[in-house]
Amino acid sequence: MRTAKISDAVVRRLPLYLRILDQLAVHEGPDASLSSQELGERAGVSPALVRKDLAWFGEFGKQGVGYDVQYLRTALRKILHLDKEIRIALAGVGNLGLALARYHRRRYLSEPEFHLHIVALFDNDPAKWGEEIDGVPITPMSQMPEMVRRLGIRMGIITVPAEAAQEVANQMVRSGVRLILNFAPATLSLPEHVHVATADLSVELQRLSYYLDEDEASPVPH
Amino acid sequence: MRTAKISDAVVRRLPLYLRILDQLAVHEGPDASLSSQELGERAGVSPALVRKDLAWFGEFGKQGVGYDVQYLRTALRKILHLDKEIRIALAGVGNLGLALARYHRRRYLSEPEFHLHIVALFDNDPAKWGEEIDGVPITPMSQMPEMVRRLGIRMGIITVPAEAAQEVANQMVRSGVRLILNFAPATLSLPEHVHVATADLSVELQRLSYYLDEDEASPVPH
DNA sequence: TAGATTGTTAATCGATTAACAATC
DNA sequence: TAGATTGTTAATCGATTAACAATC
Repeated sequence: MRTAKISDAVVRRLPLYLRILDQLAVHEGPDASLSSQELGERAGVSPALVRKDLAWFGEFGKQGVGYDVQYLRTALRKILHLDKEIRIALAGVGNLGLALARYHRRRYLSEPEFHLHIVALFDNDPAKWGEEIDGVPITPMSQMPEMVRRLGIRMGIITVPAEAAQEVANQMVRSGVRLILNFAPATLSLPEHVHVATADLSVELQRLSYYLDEDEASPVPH
Repeated sequence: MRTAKISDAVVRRLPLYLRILDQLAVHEGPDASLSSQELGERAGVSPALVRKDLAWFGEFGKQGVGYDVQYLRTALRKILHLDKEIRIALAGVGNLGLALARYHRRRYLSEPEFHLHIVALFDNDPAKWGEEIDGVPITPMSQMPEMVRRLGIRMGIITVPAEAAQEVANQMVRSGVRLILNFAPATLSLPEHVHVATADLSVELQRLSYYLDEDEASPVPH
């Protein structure tokens, strides 16, 4: 793929487009198509932006018709590398980690085309070692390098407390993981070649609460 | 507050600044100060941007010195409305919802200055009704309008399956909630005056997986 | 063919950075 | 005072939108 250097803003929208196509692929017939107008509406972006985003990767549409749902869906899955299994390690099997592990594992087992696969769970609490969550055993953090190599793990999810997050991230990177989804309320500092996505729930709630007193007086129809 | 109309990009960074100040307030003395340079480094943004972001809300710094940690922290908490209790409803008490509810409730109980408070849990499964999670009972969705009014709920968290998300969001808005954090893999369409933050875990993972095959050949020191 | 919609270029808009006078 | 760092303006950069020729 000759992708010059696609901006992060573009990449961020691709999964949204894909999700819409996934839904249409189920609900509509096999040769449904949709315009950039329709896709934009459902994704909450302008039609021009949809066309520009997709054009970075090739010519997927037909003038006067739009985009073939199945074809574009397959293309996006390939672009996002979602056409093959992606193996994931999760570190920190507390409340949140446990819930995420179960949630994902079930999706993996029930949706044949869902290829994000949590194959290893790590925790520093010896009391948890050996315990299995839906068939995946909990392992000491120290075994991460070996497990990553052996199982071909490419992605890490961090659900440890904030204080431990940086150290766990370092351990992941040392083990060869370059893609990290961080749930801990901490800003990680990592080498440039590592991509970090943040999913900090408190930050999102705090951001929302900024808008609390906005426009409180205006009439609300109901 | 005479806030002209602060851009979303700015608001998004405020909680990051606040988190750093929270940490410093604990670890440093009570009259520590820090420069836009230091704050920027820790937050991962440029010093100029830190100064510009803060300047939207007032003059918090001293030339030649920087920002007083306590003072700026208090100011940011006020700007984000985090100085008073914010009551939250959570809809969908499955794996994820349960974990989030527990996680937040414990933070609320253990940190005296953490004012985000989940006070109601909703679910459509009659088998769950009446069950209590850390003291908060699970209630039928139909009681949402009354509960929101009675308990002064201002924010909603959605952790129901994707198919139910839009309907639950509508119900929240009808009940008077204007701030929604959505964990369901669905794009919600809601009135303009409602603010929605998205925390879609699969989307984040899919976004990361775009970078999978990047630069695989380059040498990694270890 | 006529109508619709793409892919793409140019114009606009907004956000970030650079630079510096003011001042602690 | 001299050094450091703010608040702010002007310059730059990048992302989105508008517009339209190409074409299904």
